[in-house]
Amino acid sequence: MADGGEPGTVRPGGRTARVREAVLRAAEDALTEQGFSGLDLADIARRADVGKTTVYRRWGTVAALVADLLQDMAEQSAPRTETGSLLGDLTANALLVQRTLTDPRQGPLFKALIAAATGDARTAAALHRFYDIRVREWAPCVRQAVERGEVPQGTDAHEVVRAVSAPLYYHLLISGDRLDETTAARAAEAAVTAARAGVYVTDRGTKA
Amino acid sequence: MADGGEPGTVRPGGRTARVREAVLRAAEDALTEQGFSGLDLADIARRADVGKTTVYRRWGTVAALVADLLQDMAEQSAPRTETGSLLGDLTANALLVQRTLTDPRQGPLFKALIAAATGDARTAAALHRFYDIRVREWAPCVRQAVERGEVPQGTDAHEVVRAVSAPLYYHLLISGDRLDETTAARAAEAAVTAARAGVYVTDRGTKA
DNA sequence: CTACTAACGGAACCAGAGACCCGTTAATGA
DNA sequence: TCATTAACGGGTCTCTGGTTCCGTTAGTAG
Repeated sequence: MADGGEPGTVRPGGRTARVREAVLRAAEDALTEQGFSGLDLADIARRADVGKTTVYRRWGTVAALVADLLQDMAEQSAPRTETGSLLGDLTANALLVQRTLTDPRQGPLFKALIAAATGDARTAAALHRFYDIRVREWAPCVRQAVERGEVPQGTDAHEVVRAVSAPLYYHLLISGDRLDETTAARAAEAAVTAARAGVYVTDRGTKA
Repeated sequence: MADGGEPGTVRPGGRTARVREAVLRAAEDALTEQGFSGLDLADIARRADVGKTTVYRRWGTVAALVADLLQDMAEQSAPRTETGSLLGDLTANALLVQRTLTDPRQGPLFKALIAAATGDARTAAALHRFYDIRVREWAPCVRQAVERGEVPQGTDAHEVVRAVSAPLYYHLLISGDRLDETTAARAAEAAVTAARAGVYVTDRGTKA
């Protein structure tokens, strides 16, 4: 009677870790195949070859499980490519996102993750953290562009990176339009053009 | 045995219409309050003061009901404002979207609608139609800008309008960042800047 | 290696979403 | 207005997520 924590915190080794891994992978599969709704923990337990009691005890709700999955995904990062120009870097980023979202597995998975986040604050927080990490990884290319003089001082690097992704997610979730390389290239180009023009400079009010 | 259609198609008058109206409003409320998951048809029936059998018979699934709601929403259109400049028009549009998405009722509703669309093809189609209509309503301001010579010939008006909304939805659904007037103004400015530079010209390949 | 107990897992249990039946109400056309 | 029957709605049944109980397995400290 001296633990006080969640299950899995006192003996996180061997079996517990193995179970977590299996369940998260199963959750990923289930989300990919059935989407966020039409997802039940018993099914995930079956896929993971794990007692459903365990899943209910450790995570309790679908939302909590998805949040845990997002944290897990956030930990594995993909390195960015460097091309030497802002347009090159951001186009590489846009293509990476475009390829991810049109991937027959990843696309549905991300849709499901975003859907899950709309309904639960903890899941939303996990999603925001995930994207914050990804944005952080790519922000340096904007800062380098500032140093090179490609874009004005005071440009909000994070906002520029987000501006590249935004149209791609808009296509995926909202307009349903085709999401191809052209769209990706255009997104990068638009962000660079706007950034060069100083649209993403933060403290423009204090300048004049 | 000569109808062959869905219930509500042969006698769409009086009661049937009243029921549909009540159920759609109840669905809107339920979606706003509980989000897409945690939504059951019995609850909606109770809110609408309608037998739950009716809801199950007419719509069957939550997805179908949401799709119908989207069609209903698509029918009522909001007129756009005209300011005389592309930046002015698109800023007005951005502010309209921003106000809608941050509204304590509309914001959660739209989140729920988008979440619902991720899991069902028919709902997704209804969502796409809804946004297609809205985009169509605002596209003329871009075409006027083309005529005025503000932006180059061949600019894809729809894509420009979408480019204004995209960052706002990205903030709402994905990054979770604050969605204020500054963000809206910046979105419009970025779209205009990119459009002026010819980023949204469609057939750039055939030019040179 | 052994003791301790955290964590797992099978099985029985419970509640509520969704399906069905059939009588009632009211839209529609003559 | 009246006859026809589309559409509604209360009540009941079913089936499946989700919870609880308790015995079993296996991390961890010594």
